[in-house]
Amino acid sequence: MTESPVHHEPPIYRRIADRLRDQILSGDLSDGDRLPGENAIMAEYGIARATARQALAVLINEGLAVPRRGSGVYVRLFRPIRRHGSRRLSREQWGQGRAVWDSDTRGRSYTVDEVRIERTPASEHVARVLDCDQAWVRRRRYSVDGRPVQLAVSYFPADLVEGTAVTLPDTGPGGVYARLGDLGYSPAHFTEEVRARMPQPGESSLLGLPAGTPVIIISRVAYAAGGIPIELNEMTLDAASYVLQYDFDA
Amino acid sequence: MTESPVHHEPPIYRRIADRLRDQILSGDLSDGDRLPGENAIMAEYGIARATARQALAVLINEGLAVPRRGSGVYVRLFRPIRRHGSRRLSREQWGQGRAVWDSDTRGRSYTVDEVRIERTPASEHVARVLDCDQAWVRRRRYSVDGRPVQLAVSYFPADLVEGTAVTLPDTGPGGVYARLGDLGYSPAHFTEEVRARMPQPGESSLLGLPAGTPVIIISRVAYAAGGIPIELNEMTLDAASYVLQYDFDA
DNA sequence: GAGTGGTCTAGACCACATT
DNA sequence: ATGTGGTCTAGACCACTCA
Repeated sequence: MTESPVHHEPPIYRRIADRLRDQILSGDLSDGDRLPGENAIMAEYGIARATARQALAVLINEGLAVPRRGSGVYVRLFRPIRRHGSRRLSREQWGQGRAVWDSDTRGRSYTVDEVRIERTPASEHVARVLDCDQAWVRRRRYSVDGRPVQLAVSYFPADLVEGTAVTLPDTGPGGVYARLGDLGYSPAHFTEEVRARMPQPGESSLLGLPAGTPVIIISRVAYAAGGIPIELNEMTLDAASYVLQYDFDA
Repeated sequence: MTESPVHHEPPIYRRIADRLRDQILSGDLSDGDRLPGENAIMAEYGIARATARQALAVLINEGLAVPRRGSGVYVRLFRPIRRHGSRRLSREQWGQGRAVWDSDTRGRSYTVDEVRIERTPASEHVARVLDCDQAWVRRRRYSVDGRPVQLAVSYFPADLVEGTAVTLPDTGPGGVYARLGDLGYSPAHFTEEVRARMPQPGESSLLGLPAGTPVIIISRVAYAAGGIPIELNEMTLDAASYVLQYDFDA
């Protein structure tokens, strides 16, 4: 028996996807350009519908292309927000009555909606981090230039913030950190945990994410002097809309 | 004409995927368990092959499941490495002859391979960051418990490191940062930019990533005293294998 | 050898967008 | 009205895994 050294070429749909990807990455096809449609690909390569679709699905799942029903498949566009991990939370920010978010958006317009505030029993995870049984929870969604980019959920120890503006939709100048300062619990230290994964359906729809877009999960704990935890903030960011920046010394 | 208020139920493949996702997220199916195969799904729902595949593709592209040829589709397992953004780069680390990586792995075994070192003309981006025309480039791949988890490429100004151990495979105790210290350019400050996106094919194969796994891109610049840039390090991490941690004060 | 996932064909009907 | 992507059927052959 002769062993033929099979070359194992990649399947057709991969080769088509590779070819289109090259055109995108080389700038041959650029932001917003229309890719060849399913019919065009079928004709050009003489293949079946499903195979052409498969090729396009590769690029869509890589986040390089976005399908528009009844119109075509288009090269995706990016313009991330730069989020400064430390500067944005410096004392000067909220000390001067400015919202933390002003630091990120740098002139671009942003809105907050889907705000929900409630008092609930702390989940196991929240109870462990904040060392409390009951928590006030603030949920909201941030949009920049009309596009949703972040979901955020903040937890506060209920005993600490009960009856303060932290439990109200409008937290006043400087936001919740200024209010916590009023209570004698100014944030002194933060830890952020950063993860990335594919979104779950609820996250996808709230953020309006096309397929192939991961989310960045930031879990931040704020501590007052003495290491007292005062806030747990779980953020879900559209990864295509963000660059996180951290500065630190050796 | 009567407008019937169509309810728009999600398509079958979505409903199947949703059902399986629930079982995974609820722990009903847990790490490493086998999902129902294509044939089982076809039979259970009375649908065609392609539709059953489509349902499984959803979970695979969400990073929740991993297909194994000839065997089945399995629930994916996680156990991330915790990477401390600041502690790991403290002066004590490399000052004591310990590699930065020892801080991350905490006892787990790790290996480095695919090492390539060369001197090249600096790309536009590298030239802008490091302010130089020629750069020494160190590429390598890190694996933990036998699985590749990170690709890294470091750039150094060629004039600065020419003829030092920075250009050799073995950089000696304390690694490149200790060597830069020997030259009078100890790292004093770092900035890290963090992004997340879907991997490109080369990254996928070098990291052995299953579909549905994003990568985290960390772009770090090290500065010596006086703000002199001495290293640009571009890292590509398997997002499923990492949690990044950053600590900072208000 | 039986079962599994990977690739592919050749049709079909639908909702939607654009012209 | 035409073309687009979205969903689905009913087959087929292959490479691979596992018992």
